[in-house]
Amino acid sequence: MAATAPVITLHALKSSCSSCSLRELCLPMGLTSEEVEQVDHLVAARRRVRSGATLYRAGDAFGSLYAVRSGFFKSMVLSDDGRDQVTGFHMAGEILGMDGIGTEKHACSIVALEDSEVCIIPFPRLEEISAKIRGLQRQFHRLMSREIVRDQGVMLLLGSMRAEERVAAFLLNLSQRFLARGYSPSDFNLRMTREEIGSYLGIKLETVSRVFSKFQEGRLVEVKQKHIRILDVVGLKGLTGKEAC
Amino acid sequence: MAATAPVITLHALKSSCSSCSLRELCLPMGLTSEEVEQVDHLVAARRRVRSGATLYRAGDAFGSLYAVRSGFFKSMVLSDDGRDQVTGFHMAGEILGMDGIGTEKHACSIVALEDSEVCIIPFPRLEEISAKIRGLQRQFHRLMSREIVRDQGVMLLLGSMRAEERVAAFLLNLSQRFLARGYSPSDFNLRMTREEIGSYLGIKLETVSRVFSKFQEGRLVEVKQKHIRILDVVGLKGLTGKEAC
DNA sequence: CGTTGCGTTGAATAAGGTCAAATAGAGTGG
DNA sequence: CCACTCTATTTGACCTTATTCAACGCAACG
Repeated sequence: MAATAPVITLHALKSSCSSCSLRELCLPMGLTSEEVEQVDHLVAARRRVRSGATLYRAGDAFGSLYAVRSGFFKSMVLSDDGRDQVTGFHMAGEILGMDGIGTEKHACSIVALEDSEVCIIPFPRLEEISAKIRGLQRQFHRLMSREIVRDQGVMLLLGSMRAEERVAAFLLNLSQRFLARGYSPSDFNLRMTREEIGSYLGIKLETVSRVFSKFQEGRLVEVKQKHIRILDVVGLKGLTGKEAC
Repeated sequence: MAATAPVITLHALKSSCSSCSLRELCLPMGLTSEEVEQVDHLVAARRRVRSGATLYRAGDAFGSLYAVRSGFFKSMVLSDDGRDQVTGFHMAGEILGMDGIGTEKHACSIVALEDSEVCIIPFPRLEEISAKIRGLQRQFHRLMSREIVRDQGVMLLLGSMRAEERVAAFLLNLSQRFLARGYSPSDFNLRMTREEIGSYLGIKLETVSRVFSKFQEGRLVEVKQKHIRILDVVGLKGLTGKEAC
């Protein structure tokens, strides 16, 4: 296992939070430029993760958080009997690893779905510095809280929506996240397989495929393998709930 | 709405974290007695919440966390179209309100399922003090992280288990939490209705009822309305996954 | 140009949902 | 204390949805 192989020190690369286009989505969000400079020192190194490789595995010792610099990840939890469940998809600017803080061991596994890069944030140093920089402390707490809220949203989806609603909600969520990162919200490539989508949504891959086909018939989206073009946002939103209004 | 009516200052009641039997489950966990004393000052007041009353509602402004002193709560999120989903049940020692940190507004609602009492922890003061007391900072981060991990566990349940497995997992989870609080793990009263259980588990109340009946036939549990007696823990565990092993 | 993995589609089946009716308690007012 | 209400729960019959199993198509790749 070459799990920790490609680690690059940050300064050698002359790139930092201060100049990172993602800082508005990430940990330095809302900090003064002075403070951001301190956060720069926090981010010790970067790590490349090849498509299909694992950033960390459930059970691994926890030591750092990771900020996604580029690429795309899935997180998954394993049940005792071997079944697994995709619990999220993660893109640039998002923080990974918070599942490990509670027990010092990671509770889920993170796998890259395309060649990716993360910033390594040693957690003890984050705690140390966030105790000094009020804004950093706040932002870190905000991020953890949002993760909780996000998970509750997924619980709502898994607990009370039907297959079509789930898929519609999934596409709209992706769309919005691409938009927030400056990509087209209506035209994008899925990085994950039908099976991974199905696992995330609590349905089978065949059902995902059927729903895609149905949406295509209904001229809501255009699906060509992994490429998605959203044709009717309003129509999709209409499916996720507010049917009658 | 008398939402904030019964607030009692803590010192008047001469009860504090230092003397609280729940401190090993709660925020002061792992602190020195000196530090616990500082946390005592943090907890400004207590609030009683009658059965059926709301601690806070989705959309309410966020200002404090709440430590459950006694009683039983459910948390629920609402979808745009009015459906709701129970996202958790909460008992003594647990911290509520972390969903509000990210946006300054609560994302879910908390309702008492029996007469209950919470300690009010003003969040700005928690941030302030936790910046000074390293152990408190750590414990708070641990608690948030555990909440994330807990939610991932629920996602696994909702995404990949069948009705019987869900109910078995639910009963075992409750059992374990009662045990951790010194109550019988095999003999307890449900505080929630079948409908609330069903909402939490992503199944209908009739299904919950049928599964209970089936478990009873199989001599796994004894169900008398709200009273549960677990007869065969191993059998229940066998249902939640590791069928074949 | 066959192999391999991923995706689509169809038919049969099972799981759980829906609707409806019967029952059981808990609490209330007489 | 008893009859009465109200709500929660149980159970049955039927129906819908999604799963399962299987076959086939397609695209990338050696």
